[in-house]
Amino acid sequence: MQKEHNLSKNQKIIFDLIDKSGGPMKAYSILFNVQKKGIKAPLQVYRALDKLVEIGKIHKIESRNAFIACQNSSCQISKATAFSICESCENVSEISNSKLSKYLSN
Amino acid sequence: MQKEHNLSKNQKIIFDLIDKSGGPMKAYSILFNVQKKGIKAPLQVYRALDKLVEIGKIHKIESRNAFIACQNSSCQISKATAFSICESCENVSEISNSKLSKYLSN
DNA sequence: AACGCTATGTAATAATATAACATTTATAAG
DNA sequence: CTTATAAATGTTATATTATTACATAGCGTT
Repeated sequence: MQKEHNLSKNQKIIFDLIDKSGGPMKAYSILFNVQKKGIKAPLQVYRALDKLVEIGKIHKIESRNAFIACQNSSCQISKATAFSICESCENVSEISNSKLSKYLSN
Repeated sequence: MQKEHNLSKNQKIIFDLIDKSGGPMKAYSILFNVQKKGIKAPLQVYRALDKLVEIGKIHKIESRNAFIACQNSSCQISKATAFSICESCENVSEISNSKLSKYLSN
């Protein structure tokens, strides 16, 4: 049983955008895409992103300064997430392996 | 038998600084510390850092935008390095586990 | 209503990193 | 040793990513 988080207006706009994009998105690219919806400043984006990361709806891919929707309904608790990123095509997939997660937690 | 890399002047200055510091250092903090040695611009620092990462003398900790000397003589080849970072004291240690590295490689 | 908490809006600025171009030094090949 | 080539350096400007500081609005609880 997972906790339901009611996303706020900005959080929902930004999550939907990232989720629909199907891949990692960068903060300022998100900003550009939501300006028509009234989100005008970087801080509004970063605040929503912080919250979405906190509740596990998205992950930050540190090496890319990018954010991606969580593919894995079971990792809303996990803080140990890894990605494999293709060096030529840049395709990203989330590694959802509980052993890895468990090992890293230790 | 590992390849010897003869570090250039700037690379050596910067590696020595990071190595002696005993922990992660950020690029602009490095810059500040080496200005007395004639390294004046961010780009000079980033170029040396890039090279040092490439040859495995240091690692970049993406989540911190920081660089740390490699603790582990055997990982000069590895691109799969992980760190454990204490959430309260910020102490960092490198996870040198060949199983993890191997798993991530796959 | 008064309180506490979360979210929002806005402007300014800090921190991190790269582009573009010119020059110098090291290394290897003839 | 000299020509060629790659690696490293120096410098200025600028791009990209992220936070500080302060003010306001909404929402649930007592």
